[in-house]
Amino acid sequence: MPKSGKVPEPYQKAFADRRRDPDGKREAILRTAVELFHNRGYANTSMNEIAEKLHITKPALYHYFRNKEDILLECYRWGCMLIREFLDEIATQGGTGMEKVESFIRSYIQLISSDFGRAVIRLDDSELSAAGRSEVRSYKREIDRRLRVFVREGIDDGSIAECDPKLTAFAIAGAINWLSMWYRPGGALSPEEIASGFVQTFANGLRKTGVPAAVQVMPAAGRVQRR
Amino acid sequence: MPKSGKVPEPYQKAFADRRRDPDGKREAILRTAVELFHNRGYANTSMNEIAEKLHITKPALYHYFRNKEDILLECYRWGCMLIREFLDEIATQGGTGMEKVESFIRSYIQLISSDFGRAVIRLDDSELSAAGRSEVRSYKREIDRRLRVFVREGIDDGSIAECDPKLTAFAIAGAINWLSMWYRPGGALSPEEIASGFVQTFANGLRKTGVPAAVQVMPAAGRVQRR
DNA sequence: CGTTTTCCTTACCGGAGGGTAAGATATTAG
DNA sequence: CTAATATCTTACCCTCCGGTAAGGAAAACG
Repeated sequence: MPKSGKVPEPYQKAFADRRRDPDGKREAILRTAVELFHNRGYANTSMNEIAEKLHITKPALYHYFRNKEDILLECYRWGCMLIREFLDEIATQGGTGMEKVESFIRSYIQLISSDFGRAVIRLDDSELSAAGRSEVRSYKREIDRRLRVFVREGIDDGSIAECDPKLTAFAIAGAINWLSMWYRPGGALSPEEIASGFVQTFANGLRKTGVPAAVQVMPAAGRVQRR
Repeated sequence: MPKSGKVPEPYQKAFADRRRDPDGKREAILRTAVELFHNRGYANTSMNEIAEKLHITKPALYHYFRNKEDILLECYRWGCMLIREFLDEIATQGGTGMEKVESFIRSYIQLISSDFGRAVIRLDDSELSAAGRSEVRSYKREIDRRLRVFVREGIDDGSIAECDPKLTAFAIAGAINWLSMWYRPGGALSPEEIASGFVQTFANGLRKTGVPAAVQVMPAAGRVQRR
């Protein structure tokens, strides 16, 4: 379980001691930066602000990162690692496509609790250089591609109704991505509550079953879903 | 430099003639600004860029708007007007809650084709002053509130399955809001195609019907839902 | 035709931001 | 203990940005 409640953020004190700990200090910079990027936006966050929050001066930051974009990209890469981890897990866990999509929704929403996860989602590549942008886009494409694969698997194994995997993946990922815009840890809804609601919505749909739909979009009555 | 204009962007030429047309010129500024805000972000768009694209100089902009934030807020208000219009229309059209939600999805996605509509959605209030922020937030709350009302109506009239209207509205609005991040007019998918796909997904859900789910999705750690 | 009003330009200001140079101080290796 | 190295600071540069001052020229008004 990640940190919850009023934990004093220890990384703010990483520079209290001058003893050498490059990795710990790098991480402290990243955690501070990603938090500021969330609150004020990347463009509106200055290197000075990041430094002040760590009680150091701006040039010290350049001891650990080449420039501002480098900091942002490292936040991004960290978050991508988290995503790749749970994607691999889901892919190897077995089960139907529907079950994998459900796992995806839960894990992806869980990711929202992580600052670095949110950073990946919120990162607007228009802020980046050409090189950074192409890197970011390739990772985002990869995530999207893997979600589509889960949907396609579900269609093939009969657990998911016929649909356009591209659009379906957009709808699912979009709904969760947008969470990152307003979700803040410690809010009224826990990630688990949100996840359960979203799974319910996406799995079963809004329409009340038993009431015949005015226009049936589905081709034919399907076969049994595997379990 | 005169761009080889195949696409007629008439508002780029609004300042070619010095004859007085304050409204037309104001609109030209807004259309230019909102396009730049989309492509580069608000913070990364300078007043100079806006002016240059209109072949005028920066101070001329201050003849029509008080400051940069004023431009952004006017874009926002314009888009809000569009939203309120279709919300009113849906509210008075009658029909079940499910039908209203479906209309909302279609209209809201249609809005994405409008630059001003996208501006409303993408506007990050952290870029604004306290006054602007509170205005923006109040409008956004209003939109969210009205969507929830449609959902609740559907639950009450039996067209929508039991659910948490708050979470359901978040899922629907989120999926569409996220469209504004990647949708560009003239892309592979038309707004109508996207809308149909989303309606299908949200109305019927992913799960293949014909056989009831073995275990009805229960909120794992969820709170008891109202009603 | 002359006056007033609107519109837009050139020139400029104060400030902040990303980033660098050069040096001071502490830590560590030898 | 000494020298080397890592770490961090003070001082600074250049650019760009939002915004303003002041005035010139075109349009509208009478």
